[in-house]
Amino acid sequence: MATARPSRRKVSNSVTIVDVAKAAGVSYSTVSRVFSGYEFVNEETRERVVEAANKLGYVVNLQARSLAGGRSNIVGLLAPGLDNGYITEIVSGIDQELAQHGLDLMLYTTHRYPGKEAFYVKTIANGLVDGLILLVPLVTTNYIQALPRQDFPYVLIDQTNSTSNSPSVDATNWQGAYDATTYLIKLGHRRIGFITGYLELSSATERLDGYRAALQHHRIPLDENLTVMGDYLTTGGYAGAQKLLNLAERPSAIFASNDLEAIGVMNAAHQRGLRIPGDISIIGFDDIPQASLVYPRLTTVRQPLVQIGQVAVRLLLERIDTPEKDARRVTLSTELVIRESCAPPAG
Amino acid sequence: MATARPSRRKVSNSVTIVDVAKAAGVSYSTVSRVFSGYEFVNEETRERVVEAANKLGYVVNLQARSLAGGRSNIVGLLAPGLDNGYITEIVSGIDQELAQHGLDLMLYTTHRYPGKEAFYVKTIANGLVDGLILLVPLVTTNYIQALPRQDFPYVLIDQTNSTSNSPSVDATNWQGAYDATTYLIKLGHRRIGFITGYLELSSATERLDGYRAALQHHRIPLDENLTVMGDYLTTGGYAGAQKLLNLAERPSAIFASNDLEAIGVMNAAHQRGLRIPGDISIIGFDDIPQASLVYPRLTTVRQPLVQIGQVAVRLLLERIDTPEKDARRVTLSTELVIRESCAPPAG
DNA sequence: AATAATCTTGCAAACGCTTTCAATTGGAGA
DNA sequence: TCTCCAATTGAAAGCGTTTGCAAGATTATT
Repeated sequence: MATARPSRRKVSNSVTIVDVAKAAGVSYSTVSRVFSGYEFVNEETRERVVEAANKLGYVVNLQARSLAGGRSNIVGLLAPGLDNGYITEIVSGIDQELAQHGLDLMLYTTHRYPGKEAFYVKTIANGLVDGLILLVPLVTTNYIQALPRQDFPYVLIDQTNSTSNSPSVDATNWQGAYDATTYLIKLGHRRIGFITGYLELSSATERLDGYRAALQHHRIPLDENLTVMGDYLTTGGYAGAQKLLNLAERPSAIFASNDLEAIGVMNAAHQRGLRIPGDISIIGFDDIPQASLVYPRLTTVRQPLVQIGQVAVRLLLERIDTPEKDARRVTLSTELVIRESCAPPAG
Repeated sequence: MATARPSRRKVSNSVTIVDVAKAAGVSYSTVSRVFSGYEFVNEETRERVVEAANKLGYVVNLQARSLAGGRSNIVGLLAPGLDNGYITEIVSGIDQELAQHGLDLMLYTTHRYPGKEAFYVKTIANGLVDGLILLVPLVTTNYIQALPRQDFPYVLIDQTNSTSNSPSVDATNWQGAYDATTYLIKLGHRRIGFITGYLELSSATERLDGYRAALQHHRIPLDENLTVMGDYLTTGGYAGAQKLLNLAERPSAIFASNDLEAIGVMNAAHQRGLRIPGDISIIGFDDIPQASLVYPRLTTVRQPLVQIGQVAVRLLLERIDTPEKDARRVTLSTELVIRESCAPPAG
């Protein structure tokens, strides 16, 4: 799209249905029917065609098929990047489910076309892909408005656009945060620091709300100093931890809005010579693969990431196959995974 | 491909060059020329066409373009999976470079079609993609033989197929391992454990050779017990570390063939209450993002992963644009990154 | 002023496949 | 034996572009 590159005419030595038809002594329509799985083809004819095709090494041209048939069997995925276990786990779920249905994956990282997202979405949605999965889209409406048709199939992951009724998948962020906070409280913690996620995302605000609700429910007064801004990144977690640990009366536990942040918190703690969980308890969110690889292994709120990806694909297929049905929103349950980064407070 | 899904005729309310042509009062060839960047179009005409296109919301149909023009501007990437910082870093480099050239990325994880890789490669290489990048392909020949044409453009990453002269990119594995080992020796270590990578891969054998060469060069006798099998995975590193640490005379340093393994080693060490690097030094290979997030930060041999991806794309474009030129093989330099996981031996 | 060279533009033929429509064939039912 | 229906196949019309060829328009040359 951007930089047009020279385009030579294809040196097309590839064998087409016409060649196969000739070799099998049938019309090319028949060959097409054989390979597109049409049922009313004489068994004998079919065999003859398949044999001829094998001999010639025929392989279907997907481009042509989709141009003619109106369906590419390719799904587009718009993701912010691949630099994050959270994302790659979901992508892996998407990938699995797609393979299951014989669909292919076209990957687009949204940082590629800053400012031109809309144009980009328009282009790929125009024939190239049958549907779009938007993974944690920051500027949802940008994308959605760019869709070529009102009813172009798409599904949102982990971004609830409250204004629209888009099909979407997410997890119980509020409940997860509530559970994590309650767990710390039950361990005896009273001063619990919280590092927010990137608050433009609904998941981040929901987790914050869950944290607050748990405190309130257990009649622990909310200390504003104990909530610091984060961005869902390790660096943000590190910075947030510094602030919290510099507090005169520092927290005995820190709840980071995701595991990446939690790892940043661990780094900060290690650096100060604080023992985890002896001196400070740390809990994360997501349960990315890394969470069980750090030392000590991170206690966290597990999101069923792979499953989220799978469900997204299923929802998308629903949209593609039965556009008339209402969009569904699926919210999967989170689960507290207790490992070794939390303990009762020292005092 | 696998499970054929129902295919309804496209509800094509999309606007085509014909519509634009009509609105602008020119032939559709002219519209095509305007959008395909043909230079000899009257400026005035061009403006009229662009205006009409904007008004109608025209967007090119990439499928049709590539069917007619013989080029899709899509590159296929075959990767084992996305569950590894090593891979995602390279993919990120590929992605960047692709975007630079206006190319799109189609992602295929090879575990999707066990046993049917050949058929699969045939299909996507038949019109859908202009070239293929094979990322750490285990069964290289399977893929290469499946290519529809002898000269179908492809490039190998980090797998040197010595028998063929394929275009490929890799890093100085031998030298990197030599450097790492030498570094440990210079620190005073004499008993240095080594955990191999997955030995089917050339990178793994090269690293093993580099390790041995360094020992030999410094006249340290090779103790076979100090070399254990690994698989480039964290679990393998953990298991390997157990074996090494159970040795009667255990090593004072462990060189893991990649960072994932090194993290496994760290876990094993932590679990035994060994201090890193006080009680044991650990060094890895790759410098994946995680390497600087673990505690203590991992000393490792850096591969320019992002750059490897970028170079791969450039090599691929060379193949596509000038197939007559000889295939190149590029080997990028590794670099020792000293962080905090190594120190002189205790005694 | 006449001729040649250069721009511009339109026409029509692909690209490889799907799908509608109609025709043919071979019984089954009457 | 005649009619009707289902199974099977072929012909042809696209799907939305690109591009070679040729003709008309312009401008440069002599």
